[in-house]
Amino acid sequence: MPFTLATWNINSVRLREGLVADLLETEAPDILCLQECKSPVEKIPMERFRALGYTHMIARGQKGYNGVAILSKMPIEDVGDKDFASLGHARHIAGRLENGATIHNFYVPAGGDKPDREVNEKFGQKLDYLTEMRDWFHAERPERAILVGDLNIAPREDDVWSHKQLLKVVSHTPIEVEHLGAAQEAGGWVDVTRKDIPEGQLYSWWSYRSPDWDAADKGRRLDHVWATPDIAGAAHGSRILREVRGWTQPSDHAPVFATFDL
DNA sequence: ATGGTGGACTATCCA
Repeated sequence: MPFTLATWNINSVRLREGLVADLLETEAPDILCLQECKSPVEKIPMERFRALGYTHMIARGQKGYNGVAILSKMPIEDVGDKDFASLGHARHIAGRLENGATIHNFYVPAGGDKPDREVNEKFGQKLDYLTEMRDWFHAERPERAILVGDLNIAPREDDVWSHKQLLKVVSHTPIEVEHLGAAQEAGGWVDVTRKDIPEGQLYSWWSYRSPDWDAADKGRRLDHVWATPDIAGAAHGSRILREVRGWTQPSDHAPVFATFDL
């Protein structure tokens, strides 16, 4: 049975409860993975989503920061989380569907402003987080797995509005791209979005600080859908819903979709 | 080189 999955950094699920409901109503993905819920699990407005058919939810939360959740129309079993880099943050959760597929939902640390771990502890934590992801995928090579989330890195030149101007900007520095690539390679992960849309500029995030985000279009592709090679061939129909960035009181991220025939 | 905006939560941290 095919299912459609979406990933969206919502930047407060409580403030944007209505936008989540709008996306669920208009696009009706079978599964929606959220990041930056910024809410304890018990305060996620689950009733609204349940009424729309999303009767299953697994989540990790904390007050004010981070937080990941998976809303699903299909049963999903909570199969745990990992505290990479021992930050004590709610940045990962994994769930298993009845068809045997595992979904990893990640919110990788943003990494602060300066791309230098000597002066910016957050940048070091981001690199350490990615290194521990790599080591985990190396030790327990994932199968029949999908990895989504805000990975806070735009790896390709055509994943940013200006490769040259962003080489020293956190999210596109060579060392981050290298660390993300090592984690990807360790799991054998296929970049599903780029499998489906191999050519051209592709963004999922536009800063709040740019007043005319649409016209300026200084975006980055920070949000990703990956799959292990055994099921990557079943993926198709990837798209990024850019128009969602233009909704009233939006998140700074747009949702990314993919369909899997499993 | 700087500041620009937005969210959580009360003065500042984080993105």
